Amino acid sequence: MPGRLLAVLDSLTTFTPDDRAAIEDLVGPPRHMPAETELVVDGEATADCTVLLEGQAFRHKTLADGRRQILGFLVPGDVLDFSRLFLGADYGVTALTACQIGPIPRGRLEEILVERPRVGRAFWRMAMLEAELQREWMIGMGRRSAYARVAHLLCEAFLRLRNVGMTYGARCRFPVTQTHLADAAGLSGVHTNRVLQSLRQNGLITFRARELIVLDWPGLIAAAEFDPHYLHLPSEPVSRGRVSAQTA
Amino acid sequence: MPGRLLAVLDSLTTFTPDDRAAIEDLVGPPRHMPAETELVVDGEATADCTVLLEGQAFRHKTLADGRRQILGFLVPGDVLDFSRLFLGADYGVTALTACQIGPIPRGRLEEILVERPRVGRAFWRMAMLEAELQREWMIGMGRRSAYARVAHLLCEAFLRLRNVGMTYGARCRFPVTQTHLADAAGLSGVHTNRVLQSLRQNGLITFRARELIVLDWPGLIAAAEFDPHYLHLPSEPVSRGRVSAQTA
DNA sequence: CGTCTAGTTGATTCGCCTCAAGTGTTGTGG
DNA sequence: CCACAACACTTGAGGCGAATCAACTAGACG
Repeated sequence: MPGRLLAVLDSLTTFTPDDRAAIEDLVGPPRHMPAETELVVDGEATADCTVLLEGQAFRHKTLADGRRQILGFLVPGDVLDFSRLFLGADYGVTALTACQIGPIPRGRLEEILVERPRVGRAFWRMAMLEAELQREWMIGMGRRSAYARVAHLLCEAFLRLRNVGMTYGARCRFPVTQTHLADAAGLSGVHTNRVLQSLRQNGLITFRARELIVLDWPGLIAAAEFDPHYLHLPSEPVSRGRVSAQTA
Repeated sequence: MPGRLLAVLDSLTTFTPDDRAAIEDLVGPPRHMPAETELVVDGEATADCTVLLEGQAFRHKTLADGRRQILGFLVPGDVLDFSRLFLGADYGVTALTACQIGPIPRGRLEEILVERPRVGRAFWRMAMLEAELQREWMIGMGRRSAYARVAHLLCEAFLRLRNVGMTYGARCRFPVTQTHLADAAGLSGVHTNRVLQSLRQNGLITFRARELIVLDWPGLIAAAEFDPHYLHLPSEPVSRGRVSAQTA
C-alpha cells in the first residue's frame, strides 16, 4: 500500500507520470507494527523518516513526571516525523492499531525534493498543513472550553478519517481511550469522561468500543465552533479505490 | 539589513559564497512598517512571503467573538508566513514595534529551493523549527500551570532575542502588554497580572515599561520547567557584528 | 475466577475567570 | 501648561470549570 502516500500527495498538486513513479519508488518496503508500538522514539536520531501506510497512530510529548500531551492523531498517508529529516524528532509517535509503515530514506527524499520540484512542493504543502493543524489545536487549548475542545477534536478526527476512506457513513473506528482524548485536549481523564457524557446526552455522538458515531453533525460542528477550512481537504476524499488502482 | 535572514539561515547549514549571494538576492527591497501594522492579514492571498528584518512582531489567530490566541513572537530573521507560500495564511501577524520587512517573491523562493539544495535544506530547517516551537507551546497550554507557562514564555522570548543580539546583559526590550502575554498563554488578563506579580515577588524578573529584566535565570528556568534544547539555538548568538559584516 | 484496564460516579478543592472598581501613565488638544 | 481621554496595569470579591481524590462497575483476558 505505498500508494497511500501518493494518494495524499496527489491531492496536493498535479504530478507527471514520472513524478508518480519517483514517489512510489521513494518508499521502502513496508513494515508491519503491532498496536502500542513506538513508531518514532523521542530524541532518537535515524537516517529515515517514515510514512504511515495503514492504521492509526498519535504523536505525543511526555514530560519527566509523566504528564503527556498528545499533539495530533495520524492517519494513513501522514508522514510521522518530518522534523526528523532536518532536526531530530522532539516527540514520540505510538501506534493505536496494528500499523503498516514505510521508510523514506533521508537521502532519497532530499534528492527528490531537488530533482522534482512538483514533488518538493507537495511535501512542503504537507508540512505546512501539519503546522496549520497544530495552530488550530493551539486555539482550542488556549481559547475554547473543554466541551468545544473535545467536540473539535472529534470533528477533525472524523473528517480526516473520512478523507482516507476510513469512515462508514457516520461511523468510524477511532481506537483511543478517554485518557488519550484527555491528553489530547489537555484535560483530566475524569473531566473528559463527563464532557463525553454531555456530548452523548445532547445527542451529538456515540463513542463506545473504540467506535465513534456522529449522530448530529451540524450539532457537533456548532458545539465545536468547527470550521473545516483549515484542514484543506480536497473536495473529494482520497478514495480507497484510487489508492489501490495506483498501487496495482 | 537583509543580512538578517542570511545570518539566521547561516546558523542552520554551511553555505558556499554562491549560496550566500543567492540568499541576499532573494530578499526584495526592505519596507518600513510602523508599530501596530498588520504585516500579514489573515486569509489574504499574496504572491510573496515575508521575512522580518528588524523589530518585533507576533503571530495570532482571532476568533469571531474577539477571543485571540497568540501563536508566537517573531524576531528578526524569522519568516512571517511560510505557510502562505503553499497554502495561504490562516493567521495574522502584527508589528509590536516599528519593523523592517523584506519581501521574498514566491517564484524566486521556489526556484532557489530547487537550484540550491543547501539553501532549500536551511529553509526546511527553519520551518521545522517553527513547528517545534509550536509543539512546545502546546505542551505549555495543555499541561503546564499558568505560572510555569508565563515563565516559559519569557524564557523563550529572552533566549530568542539574545540569539539575534537584542539583549543587553539580563535585559531586553520586549514590547508586549500584559494582555499580549495573556493571549499568548491562554489566560485572562487579570490572572496574567497576578502571575507576573508572583514572578516578581519571587525575585525572578522585572517587567516594566516594556522591558524584561531577568533577575534570576536559574530560578526562572526552574519555574518554567524550561529546557532550551527545543530552540536548537547555535552555541553562539547570531551576532550583530556578523550580520553587519556580511551585509556590508 | 481473579486480575487488569477502561469507564463511571460523587465529593471536595482549587486554579483561573469574570465582574467591577480602582490607580497610574501617556498623550492630546484646549 | 493643564484637563481629560485612553489605555495599561492593579486590586478585590465571588463564581465556575476543571482537577484531584477515592470508590465502584463493567468488560476483557488468561
